[in-house]
Amino acid sequence: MGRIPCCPKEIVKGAWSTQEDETLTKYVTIHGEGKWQKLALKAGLKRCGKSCRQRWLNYLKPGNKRGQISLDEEDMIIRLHRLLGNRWALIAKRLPGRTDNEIKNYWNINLSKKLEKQPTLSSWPISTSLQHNHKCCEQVEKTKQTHVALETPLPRRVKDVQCNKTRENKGYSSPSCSNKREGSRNSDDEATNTLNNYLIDIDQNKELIEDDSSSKVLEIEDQKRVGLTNSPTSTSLANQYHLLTSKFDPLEIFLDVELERIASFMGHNEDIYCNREPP
DNA sequence: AAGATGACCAACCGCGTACAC
DNA sequence: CGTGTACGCGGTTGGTCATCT
Repeated sequence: MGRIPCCPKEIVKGAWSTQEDETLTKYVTIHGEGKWQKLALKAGLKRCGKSCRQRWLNYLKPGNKRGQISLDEEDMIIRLHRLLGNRWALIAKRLPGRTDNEIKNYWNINLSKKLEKQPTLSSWPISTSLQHNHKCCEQVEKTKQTHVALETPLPRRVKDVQCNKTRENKGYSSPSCSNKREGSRNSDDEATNTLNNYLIDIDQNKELIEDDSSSKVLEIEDQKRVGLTNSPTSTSLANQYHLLTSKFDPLEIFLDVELERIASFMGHNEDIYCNREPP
């Protein structure tokens, strides 16, 4: 049994006409986002559902900024890219009104070249706490001298993790996390999973742990274990537990930690959470 | 003036994951 | 639990416009 083609037979490709834009906008405004394939059919658009979704998200959706990326935004992109690598969607979440596609294009066209010419353009300390780890010191030093691409993590995807309602545990709530696909993790025993278990889950794809540049989540865990409660990172760690909702990307957690640290470093609390709820 | 080249950006494509049945 | 479908993401392509030769 073959897969049902995702697109209508007479599919239109290429640039969208204003007529199509209007049709899509009207339809989404009335019926909402989602069910893109049905949407394309019902709206009478001879477009692939994917194409409709992309057009809406990248171009038509109200709130999209478009236009020149400001210096602040550029700086934010550089910092976030150093933290996350090519996780464009994640980066875009931190820049309200900007889409992953826009940021990706901007990076590929402008920033990658810019940074190639000026390796030290962004001298922001990626993770000062990393320097506690002597292994990482060399890496950090190298970082200051080399192209950013050399030290950014490889593009990676981390499975969404199911996190049950946090449960009280010695003063802070420890998330009981489980991969959604693994139903066995719903047992009571599993409910006592700590961040450690959760990290192991993450590492199922050999991610984060093997890569020094992505080891900040482990670092969080280490600090938690040794009780370094004074550092911004570890204090914010407790806060992170409260951030945990039913579904999240683990990288988002450590990103929140990093952003909080950055704010702390700057000595003020800018709108680093953008359109997100602060921890 | 015309072709070549480069920059920019929107859109396409394939893959991995979530989810419904 | 297995399978098929929908969705989201990131890499890549291709069209358009500007600049260069």
